[in-house]
Amino acid sequence: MSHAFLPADEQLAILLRGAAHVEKVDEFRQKLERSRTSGKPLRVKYGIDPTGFDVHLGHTVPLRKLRQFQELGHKAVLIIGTATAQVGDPSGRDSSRMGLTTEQIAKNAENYLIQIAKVVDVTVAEVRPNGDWFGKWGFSDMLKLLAKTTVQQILAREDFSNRFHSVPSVPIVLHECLYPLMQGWDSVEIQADVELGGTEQLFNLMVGRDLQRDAGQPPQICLTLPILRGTDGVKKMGKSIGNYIGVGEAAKEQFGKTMSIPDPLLREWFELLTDRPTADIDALLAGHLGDAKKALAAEIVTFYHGASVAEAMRAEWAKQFAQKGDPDQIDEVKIASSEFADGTIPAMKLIVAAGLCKSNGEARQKLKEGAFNYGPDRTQPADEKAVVPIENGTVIRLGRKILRVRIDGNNK
RNA sequence: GGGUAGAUGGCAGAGUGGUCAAUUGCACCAGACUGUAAAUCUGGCCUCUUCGGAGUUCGGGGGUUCGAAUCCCUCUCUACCCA
Repeated sequence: MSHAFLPADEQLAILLRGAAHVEKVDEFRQKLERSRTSGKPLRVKYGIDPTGFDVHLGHTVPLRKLRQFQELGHKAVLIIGTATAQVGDPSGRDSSRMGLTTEQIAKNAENYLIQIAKVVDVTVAEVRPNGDWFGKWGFSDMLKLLAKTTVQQILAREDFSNRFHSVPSVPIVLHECLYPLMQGWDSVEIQADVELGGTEQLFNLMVGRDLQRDAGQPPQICLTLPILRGTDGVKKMGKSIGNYIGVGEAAKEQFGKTMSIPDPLLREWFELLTDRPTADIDALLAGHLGDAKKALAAEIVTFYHGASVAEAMRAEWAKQFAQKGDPDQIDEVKIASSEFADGTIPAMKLIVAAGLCKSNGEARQKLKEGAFNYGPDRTQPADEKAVVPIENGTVIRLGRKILRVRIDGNNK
């Protein structure tokens, strides 16, 4: 790797771009200077709990920052929260989370690395599951850690105090109070110089500083980044709300979901998810917002799938929506041939069998509304009881969902 | 441990013996309009339906009643107050 570090102020300018808060800038500059003179890269920590399956664009905000550190020659240290995932991070939550089983955690952790690799160079990163140390802990070790803080300090934290003081108070399960301490202890274990996280992580990151100081280490720099809002434009992007775009998702999904975000979100997404200069963003947003959104969608797809795929997506987009055509790639759905009589099938039955609607009632309703059509001419059934001719390969559509029917002959 | 309040559809939250498949808001799904944006309007949002209805729902179980989300008993869970 490169040993020629840029001057501290130049690094600082790059690294502070887009940051929400830094604790503390002066210390940060000093650390950068010291690392430059000693030729020793900074150890930059970022932790992620393997609680679900998809790493999404929200995670990539700090991950992109981590990559910048890598590009500048510093050492990325990825903490996989195999131990903390069992506790559940109370950050930004208004209710407690449920712990996961160790099997799920192990499975998720593996999956996570693959996804993180799309943003960060994991081959040169240090990957540390925190179960490595917490797993060896005994009760007395835990007591020592617990003795380092007070109930008052924990309650000082906004998430907890809100839950504590809200009118019907929301339970704070005792083990949740442990989370910040554990995350902080990770910093001690790996001797972090810098820790990255979303703004809601500030408390946890600060605990790391305290614990490091207590352990005789120079305290880490806490660098927080803005929270990305999800495709709904309101809530924080998250796995549980379904307003996210996964880094592992297909280009088509990423492009389409980006196109469906509300306009006011555009600037935020450009700033947090692309490297575009501000002037560029201003120019784009001054123009037609539909075009700006296409540019954003293409840029996101380019990052994860490459420029050629992004171009293909743009072209496909134009074809599908501007010219009302079908996309090149259509998912197939198998329907048993036994459902058919003389190559026809009741439309309602077809819709449910294809999974376009959950129940007959819903399918009936959608038929009444004229939401369903099929074939190259987008034929609509005459009424909700109509029988439609379907061949192997016929395209059926309901709303924005498009499927190609594959008649499955192997059945009785 | 003692006391009080409460548990209703994805969420919030009405309803306190028949007119309740259950007001309303949000979320969600479609249609019109569009930029798969927003706003707006329309229809839908437990299951089945020959569109007349039918069936299964209001934390679990049992009971009272011609009839229960609503009353009684019991169990489970939650919050609050006191210890």
